[in-house]
Amino acid sequence: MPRVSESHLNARREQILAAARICFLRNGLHSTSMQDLIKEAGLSVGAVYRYFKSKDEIINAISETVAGGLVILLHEIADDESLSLMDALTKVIELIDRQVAPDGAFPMAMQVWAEALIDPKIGEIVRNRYVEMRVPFRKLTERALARGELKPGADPDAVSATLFGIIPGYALQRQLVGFPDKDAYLAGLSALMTH
Amino acid sequence: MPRVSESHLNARREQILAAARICFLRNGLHSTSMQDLIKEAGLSVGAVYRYFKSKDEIINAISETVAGGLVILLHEIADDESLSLMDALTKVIELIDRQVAPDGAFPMAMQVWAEALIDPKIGEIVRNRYVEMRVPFRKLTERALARGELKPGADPDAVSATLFGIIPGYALQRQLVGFPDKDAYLAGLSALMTH
DNA sequence: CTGTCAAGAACGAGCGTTCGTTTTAAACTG
DNA sequence: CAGTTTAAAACGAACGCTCGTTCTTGACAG
Repeated sequence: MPRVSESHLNARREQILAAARICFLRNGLHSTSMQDLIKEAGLSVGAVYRYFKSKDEIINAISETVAGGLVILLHEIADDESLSLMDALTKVIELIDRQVAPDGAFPMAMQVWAEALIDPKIGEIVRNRYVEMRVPFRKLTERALARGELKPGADPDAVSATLFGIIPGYALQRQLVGFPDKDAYLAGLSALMTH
Repeated sequence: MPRVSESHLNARREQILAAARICFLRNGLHSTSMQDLIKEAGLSVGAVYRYFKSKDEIINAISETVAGGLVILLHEIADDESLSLMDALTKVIELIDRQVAPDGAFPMAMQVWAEALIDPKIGEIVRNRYVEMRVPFRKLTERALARGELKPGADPDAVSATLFGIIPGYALQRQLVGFPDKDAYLAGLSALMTH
């Protein structure tokens, strides 16, 4: 199929990335062979190598996109001024809970994090994503401070970092051991914050 | 060296595991070849395969031991009744901070976690370790409740799970992006808990 | 025709592991 | 306490296989 439309090219690219995600979740980044991935995509070797010039490039592309949707959703929560701090955190936990599933972002994210410690390029991608993700928590913190929902004079940077920690704090436990569920975690959080 | 002492055998085993840890931290679990690991240990192929019958067995052995030291140290903190809840949490964060370094347990733990999602055997090891690690947090929670340092009537399971979340909440940020440092995180934690 | 895209056979490198051989220190012997 | 035996421990060449990638070939829309 020569001189094909641009949307076709993008679709092919996405088809390869979708297959890669499936394989990476099933077998991990490095135990997935190009042949696995190619078979999953239903394409030929040559086709895949037309769109990505190496396996590393595929891993990079996936690392770039793994947290993209999450950032947007976090902003939506942070921008809803009708929510109290605790209500917003509840929505955050509910959001994270949805990511802790084979079709959520979290299992893939864990693969990427492990890789980030090994491959500096992935490390930088992860750092950049983190910076983006902290913004909504900063917003949340500032509003809570202004409303007197937090101890007056508290350092917004420190508090938002600690609030951000709720994400890995909950998700890692939930993903790796199944416990606690979101209601228990929220109950614990509420107990800590309201004494 | 035939009919060699048991301590010699253990030393050899540990020598191999130490080399494996170095390699796994440098290149990851699956990008480390047996030959890398064997070279790092300064042994021959045959020697290594006398002590471990496969690469998987080495990865399993390392997964088993990655959190061992940490559990003991957490218990020491939890057993010190002279500490207030916040003081104990401060010591926990200081402990975790020491694990976020090439010679600490955390970078290896992250590799193991990623593997836990792929390999059910590793998954079970991680789950078992988690159960052990939650015990000191449960102790901490119960004492804090008895002392009135927490909201009366709060569910101890829920609170201890949330407190446990401090570990990944802090460590993951610190490991992957460098920020926040322990003082900032503790300041944020304190601000959340003392309003 | 022409230029783009897809196909898949082929390639060298490196993988995890096996196994026949050599080395070595403890155990046995007188 | 020396000489000999013995079997555990260590060695490393070799194996079959799979890896990521390249490249030649053919198909087809413009």
